[in-house]
Amino acid sequence: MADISTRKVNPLFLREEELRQGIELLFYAYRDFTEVADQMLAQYNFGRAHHRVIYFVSRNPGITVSDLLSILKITKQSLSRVLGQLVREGFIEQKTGVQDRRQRLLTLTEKGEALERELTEQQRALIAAAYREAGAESVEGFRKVMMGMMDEKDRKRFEDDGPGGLRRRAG
Amino acid sequence: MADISTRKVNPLFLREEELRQGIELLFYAYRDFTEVADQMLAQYNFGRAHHRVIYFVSRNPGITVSDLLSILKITKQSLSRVLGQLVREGFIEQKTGVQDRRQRLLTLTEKGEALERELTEQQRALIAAAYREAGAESVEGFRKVMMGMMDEKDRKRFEDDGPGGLRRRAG
DNA sequence: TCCGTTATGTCAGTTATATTGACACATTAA
DNA sequence: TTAATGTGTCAATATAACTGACATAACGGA
Repeated sequence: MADISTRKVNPLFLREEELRQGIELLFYAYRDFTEVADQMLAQYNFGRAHHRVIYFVSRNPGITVSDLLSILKITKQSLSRVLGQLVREGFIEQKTGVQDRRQRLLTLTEKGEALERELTEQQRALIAAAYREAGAESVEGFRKVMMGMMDEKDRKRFEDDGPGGLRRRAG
Repeated sequence: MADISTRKVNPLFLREEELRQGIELLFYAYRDFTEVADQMLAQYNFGRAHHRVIYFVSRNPGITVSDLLSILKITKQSLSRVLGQLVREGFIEQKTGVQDRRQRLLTLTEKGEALERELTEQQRALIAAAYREAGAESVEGFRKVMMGMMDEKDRKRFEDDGPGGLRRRAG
């Protein structure tokens, strides 16, 4: 009953333990979400850094190095190591920009596309199963909570799309 | 309208793009979620490894070193560096086990508890804001999707609790 | 055309977090 | 007594990130 009165005091249901549970939900879900791709990456001697580069180049074909840097929020020296490997091993292509010839526009090669599909497929399958199990309404709730957690700027990447809507812009 | 007809074709709403969006929601939300604690950790010259140790010791007072290792899934040499720092700087206490005197039971000191609260508070605040914005129904949807993504074993940590229910067991 | 800025890349050194392997010590249990 | 267990430590290595400094080519405005 102490519990009930506490709830009355806090009608926003933001009790300590519920929030803690939220932390742990995120922790475990994210851990398992990344794990499925990690196993595959290890086979190529790649890490998560490589995956992120492949993923965002896939989402934004022709992206410049500096735009990629601002998405990943790492230094160019860090990106250089990873990107260099991916280019050398034929997963990513660099083309000189047409308007601005200083730019190196990045795209996946066929080999890169194949790896990207392979990697993301694991994660898509995991999310698909979770979505299916939870139902459409829950998915909408999930979307709302996730958007509320990310910073204003990144939120805009999703807000343009209506509920369940498709992306129209680069990632 | 092309959009609407597409939906009819796939009543399970598991379209490629929706799943991809799920991947990105997770990526951005988790990135910002960890960022808030990272900033505070940096002030103590600690990293995420320290945070994890503090967190799990907090959730499992009196845990043994080997049990902690099996939660964290790292080697004892790795743990040693981090744990040693935390003990030396007075955030964690080691007590010799009573039944088995080989064991070193780990608990947070008051100083450790204070840091734990401080760290978690940032993350709780972020989740609280997201929950508040999204509403109670969305939170329930979020819970369902997250649980669907984690492996069977970890899911049980949460399933015991009813909708919006409180935790009854250690994390 | 000259010059400052931008986009990219690279060299060198450092830090944080993890690894494997080997070994030591105290305690427990067979 | 001896083997196994729980813990700790030394040493070498890997990785993914960092800062700082500098180089090159191309752009753009005065």
